[in-house]
Amino acid sequence: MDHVDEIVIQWNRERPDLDIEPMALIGRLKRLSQHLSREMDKTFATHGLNPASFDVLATLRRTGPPFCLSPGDLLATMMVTSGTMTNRIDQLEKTGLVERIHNPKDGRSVIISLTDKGFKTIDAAVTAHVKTQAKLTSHLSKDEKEALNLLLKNFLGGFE
Amino acid sequence: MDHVDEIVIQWNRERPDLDIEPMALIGRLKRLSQHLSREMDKTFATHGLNPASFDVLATLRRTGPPFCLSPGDLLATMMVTSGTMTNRIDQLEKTGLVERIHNPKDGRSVIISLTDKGFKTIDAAVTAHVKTQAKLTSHLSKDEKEALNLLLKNFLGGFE
DNA sequence: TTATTATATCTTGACGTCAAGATATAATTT
DNA sequence: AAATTATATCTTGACGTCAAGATATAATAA
Repeated sequence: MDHVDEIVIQWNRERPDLDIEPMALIGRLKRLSQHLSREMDKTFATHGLNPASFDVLATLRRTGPPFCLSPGDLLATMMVTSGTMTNRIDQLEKTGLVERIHNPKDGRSVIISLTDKGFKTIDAAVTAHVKTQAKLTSHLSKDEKEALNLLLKNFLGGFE
Repeated sequence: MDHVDEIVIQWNRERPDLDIEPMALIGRLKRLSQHLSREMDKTFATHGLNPASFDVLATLRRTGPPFCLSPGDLLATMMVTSGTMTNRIDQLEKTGLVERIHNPKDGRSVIISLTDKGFKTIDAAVTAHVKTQAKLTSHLSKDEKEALNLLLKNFLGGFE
């Protein structure tokens, strides 16, 4: 009997014409996502990052040498708008974690490059992040994790 | 081979010391949550609402007659701060969907009450919302939905 | 060449949220 | 009764995001 169960009971009483099973499923998914994000954000904060900056740095880092991507490339992997991307890069450039390198062959395009400081920061942050995520999923057994992952992958497949 | 699979491959190459299975699970959860929210937000918008206002109105509606709750009660069911709640109520009051009724017995407290207009709006919106959610979960079989719901409930139980 | 269309990035203004603390009232203690 | 603590709500300022469109450059068509 959790928070979502109570919502289901209320809706069934007030609007018995509605099938709110999907709402229960999606409600749990959303609420869980929020809990997980808040815990993970704390880890980012201890490394001077927020989820936005962590995302950009991690994307550059996992790309491998030379740790460069265009804003467009970064956009393609994140669910944000171009304006948001510009803002994220601005912040990271201000704090010296990435550099904008202008392409002399194409005046429109720019390359975002991880600085040494950025590399060290994200490497430490991701190590801690992985540890946090392990803890957050430790309630689940190995089988449960596998089953959940498969179901989510299937579900997600309908959108991407 | 989805978006998250590629991230896993990249991290395994760059940081083979890390176990990124939890990251894959949480990553899919978060991304799925975003997709679902964006689709649901469209439904809210066709009724002149955003997710924030929908949440408040729906909470009041499913409570049943007389469709009243204090800001504190509303706070307890949503994962937001008191400042956010004040702002949400302000917006809804401005558009005539709820009223603030001051308690003469306790000068500190206020009751948020659904207006007729608010009731009609949320009843129409929730009907459409449930339909949207049914469509969003239609990729999954009945068994998958049940299994996923159970796993999520168990997972969520660790946080609430 | 000149005009048109496509591409890549950035700018602007509005919005919802949060953290921290302010305000006002009520309940409790001394 | 006065002082203290608790409760309920609101205020402020900053931040990240988005939608829409602006700017600048490149590629293509006439």
